Amino acid sequence: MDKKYTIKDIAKMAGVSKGTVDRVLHNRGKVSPAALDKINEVLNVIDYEPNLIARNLKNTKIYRICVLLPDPEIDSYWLPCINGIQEAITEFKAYGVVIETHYFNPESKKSFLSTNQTIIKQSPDAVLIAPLFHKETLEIVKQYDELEIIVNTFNNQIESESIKSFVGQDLYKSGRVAASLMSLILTEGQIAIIHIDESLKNAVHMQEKEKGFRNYFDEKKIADFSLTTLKLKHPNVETKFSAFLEENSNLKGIFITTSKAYQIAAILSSLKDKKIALIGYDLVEKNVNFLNQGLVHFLIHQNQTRQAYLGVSTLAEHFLFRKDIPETILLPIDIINVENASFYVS
Amino acid sequence: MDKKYTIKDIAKMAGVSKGTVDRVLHNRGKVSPAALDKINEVLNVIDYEPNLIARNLKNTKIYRICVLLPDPEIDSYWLPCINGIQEAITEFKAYGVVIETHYFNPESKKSFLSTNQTIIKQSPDAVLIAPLFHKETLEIVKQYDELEIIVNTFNNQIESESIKSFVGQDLYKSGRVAASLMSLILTEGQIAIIHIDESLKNAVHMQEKEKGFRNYFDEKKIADFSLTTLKLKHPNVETKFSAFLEENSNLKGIFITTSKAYQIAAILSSLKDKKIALIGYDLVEKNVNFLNQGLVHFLIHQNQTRQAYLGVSTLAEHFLFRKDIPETILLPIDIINVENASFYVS
DNA sequence: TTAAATAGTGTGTTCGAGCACATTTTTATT
DNA sequence: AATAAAAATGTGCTCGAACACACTATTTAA
Repeated sequence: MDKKYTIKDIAKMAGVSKGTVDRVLHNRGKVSPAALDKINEVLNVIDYEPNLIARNLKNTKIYRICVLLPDPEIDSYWLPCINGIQEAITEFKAYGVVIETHYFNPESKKSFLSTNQTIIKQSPDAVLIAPLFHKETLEIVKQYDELEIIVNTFNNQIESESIKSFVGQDLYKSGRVAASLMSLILTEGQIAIIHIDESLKNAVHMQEKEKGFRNYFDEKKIADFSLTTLKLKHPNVETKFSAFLEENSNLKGIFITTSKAYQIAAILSSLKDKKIALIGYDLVEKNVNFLNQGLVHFLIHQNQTRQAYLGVSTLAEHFLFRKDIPETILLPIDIINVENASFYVS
Repeated sequence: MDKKYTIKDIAKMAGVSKGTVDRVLHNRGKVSPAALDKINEVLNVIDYEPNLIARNLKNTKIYRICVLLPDPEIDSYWLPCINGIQEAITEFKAYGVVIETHYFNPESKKSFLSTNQTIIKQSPDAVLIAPLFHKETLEIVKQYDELEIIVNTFNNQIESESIKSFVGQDLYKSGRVAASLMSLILTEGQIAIIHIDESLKNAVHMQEKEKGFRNYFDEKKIADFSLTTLKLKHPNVETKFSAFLEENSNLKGIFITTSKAYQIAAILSSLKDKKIALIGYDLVEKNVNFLNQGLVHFLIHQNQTRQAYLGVSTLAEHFLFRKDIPETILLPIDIINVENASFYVS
């Protein structure tokens, strides 16, 4: 019933040689109608699926996949990606898939462009990139397209005909999730939406989250809340935020659209009397620490590990097993609090 | 650097034949100290990893894995497992792994035992079972052990030396997660912990969740809450619960320890004025409907699909790639509300 | 000293798909 | 009818690990 049929089996059943069966299976032509009929008849009865192991054994071609992401030493947000990539390396090594990771400086468009040139020199079969810069990405994607190199993206979504796939999260909806949690903690008062980033590369990213967050409160028509947006940048996060705090004594909640919630939590921890609800992103160590201390109430898990893994593995499986590359893979928006955090940190 | 070495490569480098290399790699003896030294020298320099594809191609052995779980037609809780198992079937079919699913009647210990006998007759290499009945499980596990059939379990944890692995959730902690969410929705009042089940097979299951739930409130020392436990069983869920509602007018929240939250939600939906917080388990369709209607506030996702998939895949990978079977795999306790539910329902 | 036993080594085959190439059969052309 | 051309079909090798088996060299027992 579930017997595994081989080409040889089919050949015997149809009374032809395996070469003829092979030609039929691959539409290589040079087959008489009589033989074609006989073989098709057999194929209709049995359920033939080629043995992928044997197929890949013969295949001596080495598939090259390059991954391009910001240097995790500059922005630790990207650190988990390494694990996801490593996982894929281990899994597909045996099949002759070589995966190379390249880093660029997230502060520098030039670095992004030049690293892409380095990758092109490697002439990979596919690339997976974190497209931080919109215009520059479109530029280099065109180059990859001309060289027939498949381009996948993750984390940041960019629209382009030449991009085969995107792995990431629905940021708008994740903003809504944050808002739904915030409205559970608070009943009224002022809520600040804070964008903290070393540089402002992630503008679109953060705005989508803000839109979703605001939309939730708009929709619910809860007039008891007032929402304020605040942008903070590296050297003067503390001074600016402290000033903001003093000016807004009715502040009850903060939604931080990046993984830097710990910076705000650190400042709040020194103010004993303040009870402010904090919701942020990502299970970076410092965030989890503040979660355990009770200063951060919820974190939304963006699961970069899995983003990177899926980005690479869909490519590898495309080459090896001829699987389709899904256009978009949206990862679930995991809600993390102090009680379930330990199950998500790998 | 990342070159893939074959046995032939090693043989050439060490100046011996591939047969000798093979004997060294598998400790099959019959190798002179001189040859051993030469080969070990080469092995220390290069990083040899056998090609798993080639290894499994030769291996014509068919591995049999039987999965035993309650009939999803009797209890739809188990329905998602089928998808997880199907996924594993597809993935490992090419490697000669045959996976068979067997159902038993969750109401009947006799059915559990007899289905196990049917499985034993198939003489599988391993089984994955949902051990609903404690005593009976220990009994049949002993039989499997004598026949050298590997036993894995999922969903329900049972302690036994002969059980190699468990895939599931930390139920105690999931109770705590539920409590943490409940204490966010409510500030005071009475909370009911309701155990609903067709039969009372899952006693331990439900109790663990209750313990965690209660422990959270005990720990937080919030005196404003009072917790009551209620057990409901099939024919008279509605009547009993209605009576309970009338007697307890201060009821503010309900924690349902099984996947039957929709039964309570349905009753509550007819009572317009009541505003009761509802937290339950599992993304069964009816639960998600009430989540979308706003009658259920949170669901905890037990991810049976993945439980079943992992239970089988660890076994398959053990046979095929000689991977270790992890003793316990605890799946994350996913928190679901109306905003992120769509990403979890497959 | 010779036969038998054992240690050590190498060769050859298998798994299934895929493809190059050799061989046979059919059709077209003069 | 003879020959060339084209079409159809079959054979045989490859990939890498695994293992059976054959073979040589050395040791042991009679």
